Amino acid sequence: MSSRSAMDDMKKVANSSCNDGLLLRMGLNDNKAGMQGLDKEKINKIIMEATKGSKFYENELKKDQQVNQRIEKMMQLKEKITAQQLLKAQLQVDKLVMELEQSRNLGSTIVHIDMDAFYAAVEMRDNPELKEKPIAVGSMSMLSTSNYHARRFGVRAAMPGFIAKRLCPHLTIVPLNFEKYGKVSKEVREILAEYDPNFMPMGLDEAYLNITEHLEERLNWPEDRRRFFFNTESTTGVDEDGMNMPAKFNEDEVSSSPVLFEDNTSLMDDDLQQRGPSVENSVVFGTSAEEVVKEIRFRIEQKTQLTASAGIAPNTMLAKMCSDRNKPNGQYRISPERQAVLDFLKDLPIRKVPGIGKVTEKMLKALGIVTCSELYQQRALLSLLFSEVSWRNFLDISLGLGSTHLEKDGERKSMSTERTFSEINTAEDQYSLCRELCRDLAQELQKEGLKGKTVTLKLKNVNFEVKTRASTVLSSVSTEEEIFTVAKDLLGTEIDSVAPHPLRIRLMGVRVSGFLTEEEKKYQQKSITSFLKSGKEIGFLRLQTSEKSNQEYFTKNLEAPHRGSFFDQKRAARQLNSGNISPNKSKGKQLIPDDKSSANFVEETKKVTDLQNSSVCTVFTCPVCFEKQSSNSLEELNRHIDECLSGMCLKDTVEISKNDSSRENTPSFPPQFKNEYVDKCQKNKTHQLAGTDQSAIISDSSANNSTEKFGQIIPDKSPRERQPGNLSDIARNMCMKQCLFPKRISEDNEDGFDKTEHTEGTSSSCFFEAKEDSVLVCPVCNSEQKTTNLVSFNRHVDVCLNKGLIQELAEKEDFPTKIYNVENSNRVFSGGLSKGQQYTNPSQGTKRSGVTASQSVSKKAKSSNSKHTIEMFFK
DNA sequence: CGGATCGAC
DNA sequence: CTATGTCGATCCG
Repeated sequence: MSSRSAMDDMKKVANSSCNDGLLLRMGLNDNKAGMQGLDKEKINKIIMEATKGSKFYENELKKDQQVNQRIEKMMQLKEKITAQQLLKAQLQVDKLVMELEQSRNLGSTIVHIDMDAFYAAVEMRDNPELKEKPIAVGSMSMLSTSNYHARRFGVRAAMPGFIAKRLCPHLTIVPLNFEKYGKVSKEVREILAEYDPNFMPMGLDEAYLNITEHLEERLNWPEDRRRFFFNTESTTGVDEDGMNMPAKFNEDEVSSSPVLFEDNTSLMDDDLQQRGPSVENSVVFGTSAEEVVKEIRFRIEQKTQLTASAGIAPNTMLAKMCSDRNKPNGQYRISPERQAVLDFLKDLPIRKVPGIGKVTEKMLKALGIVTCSELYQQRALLSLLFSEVSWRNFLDISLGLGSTHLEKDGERKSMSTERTFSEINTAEDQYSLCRELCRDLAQELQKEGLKGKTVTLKLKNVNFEVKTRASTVLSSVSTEEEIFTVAKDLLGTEIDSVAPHPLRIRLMGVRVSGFLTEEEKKYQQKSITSFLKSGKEIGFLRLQTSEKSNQEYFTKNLEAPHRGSFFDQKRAARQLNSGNISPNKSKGKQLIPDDKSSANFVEETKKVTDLQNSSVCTVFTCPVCFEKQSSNSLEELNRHIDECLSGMCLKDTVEISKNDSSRENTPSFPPQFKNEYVDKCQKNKTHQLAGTDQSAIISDSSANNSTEKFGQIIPDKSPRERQPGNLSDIARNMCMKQCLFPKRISEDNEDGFDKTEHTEGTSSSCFFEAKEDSVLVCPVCNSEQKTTNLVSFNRHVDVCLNKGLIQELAEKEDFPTKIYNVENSNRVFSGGLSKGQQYTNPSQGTKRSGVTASQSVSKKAKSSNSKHTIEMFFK
């Protein structure tokens, strides 16, 4: 039972204006040691007193009401269900049940290992002073876990320390020490790996193993291979520091005893006797699954002096529930027979099922469902009240179905970081905090080489109300600046929304999701490769700024006819190919490459290389003005392009503004250009559905054009982002040529590339912000892009361009696939996941929690540090 | 897609 | 004296 459910009980008490008093004091009940404890009512009363009236509690009540409303809605729905509908559903569901039953697989042996009160156990092991005391690990704000002694007082994981103190004034609260837990965890994992090299850790203190293979091999093992020795050192209780250690902590119902295992199912004294003639101080384990797991637990305890509980079952869901059965320091097995599974589930409360939490439990309870067999009985009804995914999951649960193998790490879907702190209410602090979060997140993203398209800002105000605001940009972000650019926008909107009141928050988080698919990554890789070569390998590259190794330049010329714009060509190519285009089978594949143009590209590129190598005068097509240029050197060509660009800049300024041309740094839109722009937009109108095809030339651009507003276009500044972006640069400049884009203004940015580092501060003026809710029309795909800033709009354009161009390139087989980092050309970015990373397991039953050990460690450590830094804001 | 919600540890 | 976390997934509109 968690503190949350204690809280729920309290709500009931409060809501029914219940009596207080009546506090049974029991202490001596089932507790041989005479250990003091509190009964449930008393616990609830104390929790209530501590919590009542707090903002937190108010919010809990509110959330509760929302759940109640959901339930009410569901009940109304239920009322409308006719007998006939139900019957039909019953038939359909039962058909599915038959299928599921047929596919039932009892052939695997899955083990779930769960360390008992892990953090607390480690702390007690390492500090004998704590041995007999009630302790919890965490802080005054939040506890991670407690030992079994403290649990008698109702002190549990996820309970704030200050409340725990009221429940148990003698409680010792030990601060978290993730490094230590990580070490111990590693020791345990080393053992587990021997039984299943592909075992699946779930956090620091849990793991799934598939021991099916091990069991087979083990049958042929000689006894000696199954013999393990008692570690006399650890059982006499001396650890490295020479401190006296108890072999186990034990404050539980189970009396402490010197036997190996205390639970009913594991080794007993006579059990040990039966193990036959044994070498002194050793024990031999059998070949059954139970024996294997006993062996594992034995070895864990010998090695770490910590106990673990375990479950053995034909699938992960059942194994997990089994490990809970004889906790602590026990194990349980469901034998691989259908009936055994069903017996196990029969009276099992649904809440015990992984994946069914507080809310689901309550909803099902409203339908009279508490146990798994009731869940099965109501399968028809559930199929009418819940989503497909939900009720099918319910069905799997009630049949005892789950994953029978440990799935490979899936791909991570998002990454985030968040922090709780004492109230922050000034915009300045909020922005700098936001930046800090972005920085941390960017670091983590970079570790895994991930870039995402959606940035989500999460805020929790001082009333514990949580808000999330998301914005998806069309080119992936990964650096601090990129993320912050989007996040600060979202934050600004929120600050504005409560103005003139300050935004009073106690938590802020930033998340990036919408990672590139493997497909998209490939394209990126290829594009990077083709456009970025490091060091001497410079093919057709030019140093953007001499100081920086930020080499980038146009590596692609577009084929003639040079008269048409890039977009015209694009459109033409598309039309040409439209016959072959199968309607978007999958995202990011919309564009069939134009063989002709890509062939042409390769040719041109070759010319470039030739130029480089032979210094023969060659003719190029300038990507800006589309004039043929003959030159002897790259320098000369570059100079031409520079001139071209700077010439463009002046005359190609475009801005469509509302009436507020006075907005600083936002030049007003010359009427003639405006007309041209609008014309352009209108010409391109079609009936194609916007959004269904990124690269569609066509889309409806009618809405709100008159309120459009452009600001400065600035390319993304991050080198990493820039690498694949050369095409975009070309295209952007082409856009300028087309007078579709506003001009960039800053003199620092004459060539359109931001050379300056972003500096601290929230008002970095590296780009202009469009008025909120601007709708810009992408000159590539002509679709309307709602945006609050130009950076995101630029990204969209980048993507549009990249999609078309990169895919052309991708078709060329001989494209190298290595990726070079400009900043460090030794490093190769690979899209692959490294070991120990998060993943999503799509199959039922096994859902891995988000973070690896090390991530958790660093994040939590950061979290506590940051609290201080934040508090310093207020002095 | 964006936002809220759920569940896990 | 105060004081209730952090992550990823999924569902719903």
